Amino acid sequence: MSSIHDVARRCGVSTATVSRALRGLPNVSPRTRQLVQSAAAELGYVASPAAAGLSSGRNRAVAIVVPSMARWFTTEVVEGADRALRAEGYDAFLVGLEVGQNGRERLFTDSLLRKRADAVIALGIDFTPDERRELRSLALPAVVVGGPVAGVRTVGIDDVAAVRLAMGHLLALGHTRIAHVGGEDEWGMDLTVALLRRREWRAALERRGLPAPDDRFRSGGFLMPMAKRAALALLGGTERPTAVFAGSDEMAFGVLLAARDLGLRVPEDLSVVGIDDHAWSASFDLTTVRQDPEAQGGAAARMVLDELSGVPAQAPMQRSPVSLVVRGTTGPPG
Amino acid sequence: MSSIHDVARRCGVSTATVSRALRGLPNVSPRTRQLVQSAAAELGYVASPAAAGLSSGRNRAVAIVVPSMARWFTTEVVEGADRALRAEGYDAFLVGLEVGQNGRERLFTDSLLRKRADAVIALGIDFTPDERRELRSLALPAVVVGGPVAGVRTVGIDDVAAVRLAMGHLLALGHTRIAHVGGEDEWGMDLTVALLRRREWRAALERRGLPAPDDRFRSGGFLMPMAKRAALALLGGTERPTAVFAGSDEMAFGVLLAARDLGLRVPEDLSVVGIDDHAWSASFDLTTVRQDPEAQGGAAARMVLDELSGVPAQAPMQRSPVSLVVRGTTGPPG
DNA sequence: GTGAAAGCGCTAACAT
DNA sequence: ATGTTAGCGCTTTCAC
Repeated sequence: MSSIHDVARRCGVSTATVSRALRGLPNVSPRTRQLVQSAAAELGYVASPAAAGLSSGRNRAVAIVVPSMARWFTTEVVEGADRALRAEGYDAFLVGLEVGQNGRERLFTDSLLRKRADAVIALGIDFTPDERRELRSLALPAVVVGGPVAGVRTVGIDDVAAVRLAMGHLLALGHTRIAHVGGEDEWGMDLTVALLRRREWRAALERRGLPAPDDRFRSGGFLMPMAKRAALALLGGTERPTAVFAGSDEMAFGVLLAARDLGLRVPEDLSVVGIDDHAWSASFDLTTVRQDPEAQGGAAARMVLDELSGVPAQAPMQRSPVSLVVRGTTGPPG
Repeated sequence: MSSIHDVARRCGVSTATVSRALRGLPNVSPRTRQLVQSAAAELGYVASPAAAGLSSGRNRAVAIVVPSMARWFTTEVVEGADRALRAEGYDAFLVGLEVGQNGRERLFTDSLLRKRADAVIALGIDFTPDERRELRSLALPAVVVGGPVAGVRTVGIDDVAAVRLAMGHLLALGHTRIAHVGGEDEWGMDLTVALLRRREWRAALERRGLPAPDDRFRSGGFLMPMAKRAALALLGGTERPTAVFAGSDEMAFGVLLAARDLGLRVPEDLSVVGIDDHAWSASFDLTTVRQDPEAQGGAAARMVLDELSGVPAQAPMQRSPVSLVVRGTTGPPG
C-alpha cells in the first residue's frame, strides 16, 4: 500500500507538495498538481486517515447515533446522511444505543467515538442531562434529527403543523370521535416528538369543543406490532372511534391490520391517517402526512460539515416540509 | 482531552507501561496495572484510535458494506454486527452502495475504507469480478452475509433447506398450483439467493411431477410494493394459483395486501408463505421460515474478529439455522 | 517488570 | 511555488 513518499519520489517533489496538491490547497502550480494527481491515481494512493487525523486533528468521520436501526425513519436518515457525508469524503460511524441495557451512559466516555469522530448526528433521541453535558464537553459539532432537543441544533419537521394537517383532514370529513395511537416514554426514544404529537391531537379536538378522553389514546411505541395491539384494545370497546390518528405510518399499518382482524371496513367503519409517507404507505393506500427523512439526514450532515469547515452556524432549528397525502384510508364517518 | 502522557505522569511510569497495562498485555505487575487503570478511569483517558492505528496498523474498525439500508434483513444484520463489534471495542462504519449510480466501481479504490477498516463485512451482495479482485487485493479479512459468494467466507442460511421447508408445507397441505414471488437481477442485490430460491421452488414442484410454468413466477425485487404489484398480476389471471411462496416476508406482505385488494380470503382462497420471520410477520399472521439475521451479523463480526486476532479461519461457510413457523396464512386449498 | 527511543504516515509551520 | 522540520499520540522493539 503506497504512501505519500512513493508519490513524492515518483514526482520528484516533497511530501508537503503532494499533500497540498492532493487536498486542493493553494500555492501549487497547476502543472505540479496535475503531475501529482496522476501519480497518485496510478499508484492508487489514498492518504491514511489515521496519519492525517493524527497530525491535523481531523478524522473526516462523523458518528451517527441511533436508538434503533429497525425503523423506517432511522434507515432513511442514515442513508441520507451517509450519502451526503461520503460526497465530502467523510465516513459515517454507526453507534447503536442498546437502549435500556445501560450501554447508554457509557456512550460518550468509553467509546472510541470520542476521538474518532469530528462531529455527531443523533437520531430522535432524548438525551439525558448527563449525556447532553458530555456531548457538550466533547466540544464536537452536533445535530439532532427528528426531535427538538434543548441546546443542540436540530433538523426535523414542524410536528404541530403535521398533526394539524392530519387532524384537520379528519375533522373536515366530519369525524368527532378520533383516537390516537402514539409513542410514549420508550427508553431511548425521543419522547418529545411523541408528546408534541399527542398534545396537538388533543388540542385539535378541544379547539372544536370535542372531547379527547384519556382512553382514546394508546401507546404504540412507534412499533407496528405494538400499535396493532393498542388498536385492538382501542377499537374493541363500546363507543368506538370513527377515526384513528397514528403518530407514524408504521403504527398506522398496525391499526389497519387490527381493523381487518376486527372485520371493520376502511374507510367506511374506520378512517386511519398517519405521519411519514413510509415507502409502503401507498401499498396500504394509507392517507398520511408526508415528510422526507432522507433529506433531513442530508441536511444534518451538511450542517455539521459546514460547522467543521468554519461556516458560521445557521438557525438552531431547520424545518423540513410536510404535506398531506390523501389516499383511501380516510373518508366521512359511516 | 488527556493523553497517554498524562496517565504515565500521574502514575510515575512510562507511556510504554501504560499502554501495556491498559491493553491487558503481559509483563505488567498486578499492582502497576491496577494503578494505571484507575488513573486512566479518573482522567477519562481513552487511547486515540488514530495514533494507535498509525503505530500498530490496527484501526479497530470494520466496514459494513450495504446495498440498501431499508430492508429488514439489512438492519438486523447491521445491528447484530455492530453489537458484536462494539463488545470487542471495535467501531463499525457504514458504506452505502448507491446501487446503479456507478458509485459501485469506485468503492474499494476511492473510499477511505481502504485504510480505515481492518476488515469488511458485506451484505447480500453479488460482487462483480472487479470488486472481488479489489477486495482480495486489499488483503483484508472479509465475510459476506446472506448469500454465497465464491472466494469469500460466508454466513447465511441453507437456502435450499429453507425453500424445502416452505414448499414442503404447502405441498403437504395439498396445494398443486404454487406460484413464486421472488427476487431477480436487481442491481447490487445478491442474485444468488434469489436464484437459489427460485430454482428450488421449481425443483420442489417438479419432484412431485407438478408443473412450474414460467408465468407462475414474478419478480418482487425483495421489495414489498413491487411484490404487491407482482402478486396482483399473478392472482388476477385465470387458473389462479392456490398458494404463493414468497422469497421473503416483505414480499409476502405484498402478496397479502394484493389478496386483500382482490377480495381473496386467506387462507381459504389463497395460502401464503414467506422466508424470514420478520418482526411484523406475527402481526400479519404469516406462515414463514424463520431465520435470525441479527445472529448472522454477530457471527460475521466474530469471524472477522477471530481472523484479525490470528485464529485460524474456520469453515468457509457458516450455516445459520432455519425453522418453519406455521401461522394463519396457510391452509388446505379451498 | 519496566523504560528509552524509534518510528507509524501524515500535516503544518516555517523557510526559502 | 516548493522544501524542511517538527511533531500528532500512540505502539513496539530493544535494553535493562
